[in-house]
Amino acid sequence: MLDLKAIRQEPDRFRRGLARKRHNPALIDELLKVDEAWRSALVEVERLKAERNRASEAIARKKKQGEDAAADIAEMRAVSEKIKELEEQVRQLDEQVQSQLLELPNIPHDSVPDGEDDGDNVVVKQWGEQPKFDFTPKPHWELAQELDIVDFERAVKITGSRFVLYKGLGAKLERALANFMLDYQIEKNGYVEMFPQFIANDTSMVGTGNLPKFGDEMFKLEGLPYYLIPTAEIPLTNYYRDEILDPSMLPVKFAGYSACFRSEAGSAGKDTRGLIRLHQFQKVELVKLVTPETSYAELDSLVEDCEDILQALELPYRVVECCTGDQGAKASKQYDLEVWIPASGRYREISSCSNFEDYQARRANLRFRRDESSKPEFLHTLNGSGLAVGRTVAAILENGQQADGSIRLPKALVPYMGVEVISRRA
RNA sequence: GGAGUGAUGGCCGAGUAGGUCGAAGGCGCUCGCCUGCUAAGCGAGUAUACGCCCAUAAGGCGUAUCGAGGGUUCGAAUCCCUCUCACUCCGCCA
Repeated sequence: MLDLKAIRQEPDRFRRGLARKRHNPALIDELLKVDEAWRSALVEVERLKAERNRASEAIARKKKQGEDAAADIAEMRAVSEKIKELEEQVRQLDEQVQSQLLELPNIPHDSVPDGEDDGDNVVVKQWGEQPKFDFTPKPHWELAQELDIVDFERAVKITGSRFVLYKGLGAKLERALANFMLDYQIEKNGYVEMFPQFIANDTSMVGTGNLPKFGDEMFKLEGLPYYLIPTAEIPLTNYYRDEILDPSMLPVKFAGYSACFRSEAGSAGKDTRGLIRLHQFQKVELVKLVTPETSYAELDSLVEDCEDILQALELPYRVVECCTGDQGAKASKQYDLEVWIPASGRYREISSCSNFEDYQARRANLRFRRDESSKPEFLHTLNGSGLAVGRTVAAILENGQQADGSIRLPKALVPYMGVEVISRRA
């Protein structure tokens, strides 16, 4: 959520920010209009309440002294009526302000390149050699099916389309990757391991910015204000919701593994095959809560932490900075890590690292106090996927494939897998 | 799922025949005094949000907040209703 006071003071900055993000800048003016109505109603109702409070004290005093207060009470009855009316107005206007505020996206950092969509993203780094094959590389779903390590058809029978079931060494690979990613972040990069619940309530969803605007991207539990989490970001970011942290705790660095559930509304026909776009996938997510002055340095190190995994897995990738039009709604600045997928001949997003500045902190009321005499301040929140496991499986299969259809595993994974190669069962 | 008890400030804990209660007291913490050191003692201070005035300062004023929401009333921490959460017992289960 944006800072309403800041919007009042510098509306132009926010109009420009929205325009850069390909949102309608007039939303700012609509908001300010309602805000002004709200404030003038508030001033009036508070004035009446002050009057009532004074009168009530006077009535109490008179009664105590045995005087008659009937006239004052009659007078105040009318004032109370008026207050009740005005309060209803104030409540409605406040609700409007809040709901408009909750709908507004974050605005991009000045350094973010302007652009319409992912075509305008800027490649800031490229790592690794794209493998050369002396045969035609197969897509990962063919490799996996031939190796009998995933089952798409039966997964559809059990649930429906866009689900998959891992089997044998495929299941082990999924588990090995999660363990490897977690171990790495915990042992090498100093994250605290968290294993969260996969269901979160509506308040948590508002806290991270998934509600009210993106409810249709999630699965909701029938009859309950509960949702399947689309990412472990939800529980990890909400962990300290409504708390004031001591600076000695900062930066907070969480690494959490979870299943992620996405309705994929609006992506019909996209990536219908393979492990790229499913209703359920697993992911190790990194979340940081930091002081505002450190958040951009923390973003850089977050990106590096996620890159570590790709490098350790020997997967060629590039880092792109998302342009204003391609950023997530919540982000101020965002880098995507894209892994090389040989059969498609293109890079695919495997991680997204963002600095949200205080956008989520305001919603989730995540604060810290610099020292005892200072006011609480909002933290900055960041998160990054480290990494999406399903897409990592796809990348390992495609990049590690050999002429006979077997898969050479990255060295880092061998201790976790117990084999160096996944091959057809004899 | 059934029965019961409870929810007050950083913590503990008063406060129900409604009335100057943002809330006694204690602890903790901060500053000062005192004190060979430490401890003890003395004094002062110690919530958050929002709005208005104002130089987006200092400061002042006001409103709200005793789990949440609603109701009764001139006035509610105190009365009524709904909900949430915690604890205890029973049932059920991994």
